[in-house]
Amino acid sequence: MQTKYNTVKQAIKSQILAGAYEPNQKISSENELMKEFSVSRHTVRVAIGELVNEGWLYREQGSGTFCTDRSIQESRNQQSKKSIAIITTYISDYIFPSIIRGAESYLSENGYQVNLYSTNNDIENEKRILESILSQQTDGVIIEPTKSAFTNPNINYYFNLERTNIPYIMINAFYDELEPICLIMDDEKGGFIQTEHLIKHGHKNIVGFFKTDDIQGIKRMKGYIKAHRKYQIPINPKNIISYYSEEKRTKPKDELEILLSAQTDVPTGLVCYNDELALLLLDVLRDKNLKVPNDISIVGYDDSFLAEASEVKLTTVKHPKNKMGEAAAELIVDLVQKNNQNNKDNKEYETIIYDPELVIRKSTKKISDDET
Amino acid sequence: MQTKYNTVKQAIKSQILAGAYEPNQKISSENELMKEFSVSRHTVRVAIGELVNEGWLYREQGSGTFCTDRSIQESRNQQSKKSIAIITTYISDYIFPSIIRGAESYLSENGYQVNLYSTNNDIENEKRILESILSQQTDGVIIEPTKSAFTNPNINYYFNLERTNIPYIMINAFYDELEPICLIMDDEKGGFIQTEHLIKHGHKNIVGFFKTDDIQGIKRMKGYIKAHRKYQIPINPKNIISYYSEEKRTKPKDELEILLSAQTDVPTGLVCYNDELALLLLDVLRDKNLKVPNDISIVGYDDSFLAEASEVKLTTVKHPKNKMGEAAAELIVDLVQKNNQNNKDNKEYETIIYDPELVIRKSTKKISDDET
DNA sequence: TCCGATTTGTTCGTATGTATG
DNA sequence: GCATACATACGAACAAATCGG
Repeated sequence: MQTKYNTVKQAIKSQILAGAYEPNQKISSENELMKEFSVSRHTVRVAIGELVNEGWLYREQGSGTFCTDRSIQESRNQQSKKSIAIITTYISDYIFPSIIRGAESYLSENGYQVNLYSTNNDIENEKRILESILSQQTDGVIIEPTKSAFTNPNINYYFNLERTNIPYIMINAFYDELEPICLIMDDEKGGFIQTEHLIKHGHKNIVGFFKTDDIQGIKRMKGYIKAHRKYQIPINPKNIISYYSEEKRTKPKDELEILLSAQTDVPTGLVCYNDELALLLLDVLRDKNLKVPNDISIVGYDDSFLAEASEVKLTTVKHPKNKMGEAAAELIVDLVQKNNQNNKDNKEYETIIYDPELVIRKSTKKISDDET
Repeated sequence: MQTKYNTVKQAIKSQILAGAYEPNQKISSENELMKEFSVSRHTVRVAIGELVNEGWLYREQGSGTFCTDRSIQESRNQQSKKSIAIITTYISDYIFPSIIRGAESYLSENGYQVNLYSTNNDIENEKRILESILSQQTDGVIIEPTKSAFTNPNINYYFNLERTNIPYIMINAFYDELEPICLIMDDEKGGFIQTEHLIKHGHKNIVGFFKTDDIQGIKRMKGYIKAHRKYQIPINPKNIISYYSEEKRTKPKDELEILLSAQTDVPTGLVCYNDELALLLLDVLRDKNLKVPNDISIVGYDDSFLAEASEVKLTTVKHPKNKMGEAAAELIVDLVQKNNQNNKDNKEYETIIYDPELVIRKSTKKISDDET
């Protein structure tokens, strides 16, 4: 695979998939490519030759080499079954299965096949997967964006999906630059009601834990702040703890321990990015011999089955999960069909925003007045 | 048209069309063709290259160039990406994600695509899925059998997979009639060590909960019985509770409550089909105000993250999960490649049986002697 | 219409690497 | 180990088509 011509070939293919060329645009001449890659003309020709054979390029003697226009894919939808790609950030034990379950059942009932990919929270993998989707016949894509809080270097691939007429929708989060159709929660409101619930129960010293490489975490943090503002409770900066995916097993726990060890200003309430984190923090509280909810209240997020796995059933925010998976499947099927029928009806497909709801269980309690 | 390489190309093609070569017969070497047509080797290579591209010939390094057997009009494996189907019984929040995670990462690294299907524990769905796989181009199948304890009416489809040369392997369980290659745990031993652990801690009144529509449950039950036999502890038939998937949320809990309400012979140890069930039963114990492990010991199965989610960390049996997923992926890729190369080497692919190991945590304890 | 620069197409020679039998 | 066959790579030359001036 590490032959020179293959290197050149992959590099050119990558550029095409990244949308570096318009359809029918001329690519660099053989001479330029020779210099660019420091290889002989022969090598360049072999590389281009294969790409021509695979239908990515075409050559015109005396004129140049050009990018094929893949939007006029006549031969695409033949007898082969339709397939939808689902790209997730991580195949977690957590809310992911619920979403997939909803999507899979709808899609398979409607004669679609599910292709599953995981980026493992790595932008490079996302790129690889998008390349693979673009170079195959995929009819639609449901994607959970990787590191959605940051600028995404793969945006070109998304534009290329649009150009190639492959519809895609985003779930849970979205890249700001794209303004795609997406299915999300109102995460800001979610963070707000988590915090408001505690405030209304008399808590004033509330620690918030937020994963800030995803846009969800940032929005929930915003909600946390807004709730404090609304009820005119000052925020102690030490009470906002942000962490990245890689740190999720250590940083929040460590930071909580530090806060609990303080002599003054010991927190009475915890707002967690999700239930998974809440359970981790419960371990810390147990070690410190703090009783939930008597000594300290804790609010989770997602209403996953974890919320009911522990001894103290968690107060948490409801995540649509199944419903979201199914709605995503429905939406993408609609888009694919519209696409095929060339229906230019102006039926507008719009982003669905789910309203968060608090599920009150046993992990939160009105604060007793004799608290500091 | 009268380029030299075209002349050579047409000449060779004519010979093929005239039936000068048997299928898979070797044609003249490049060197011979050079002399025959008085052209350079490069020219010969260009001519042959086009014929290979058009599917008339295929080359084998070190061996020669051969005539394609066009009778086996396999339109299957063209440039299209290879795909592996993973069929699961249910997209659960439980150990399934770990298995998929292992499999997906290996497969995608090796350029395979994952098609995900779920039978939802329904034989009819399994049939539908197998039909879909057979009618498409799928290169291999990893399947977790549905209702493996019962006779499967879809066996013909599995035989058909074999006939169509689509390799498949089974994980977690298998249909007895098929004797397929599979990746399983030694579930009988698993049930044995669960029970033995309790027996060695002095427990004599041990309740076993087993899901008996899967072969795993039946084997674990067998292990439970064997352990009793070995240590010559009589089994109270009331202490074996079997249930089906549909009943998992109610029957075991109800039965446990009945057993705990009894005046005599109150159980001191619980052997659970899996961690998920163990957590459900913990709720019952909590309601009854029984402390784990002081009043009662409980053993889970699978060593899932649930084992560490609760307040009492579960003693449980280790399930390979990730490793199993990855091994399954490796195995199926091997089989697919063997298949493609028509390698009839007698490298035997064999069933892998994982040895269960007990992970001892806090949910089990030596029984105090003053127990009835 | 022709010229010349550019670009792809065809052909040859040569060398080295790697797999097969 | 050896000869044979295909695979990759470089260099050079000329042909044929295109395009702007």
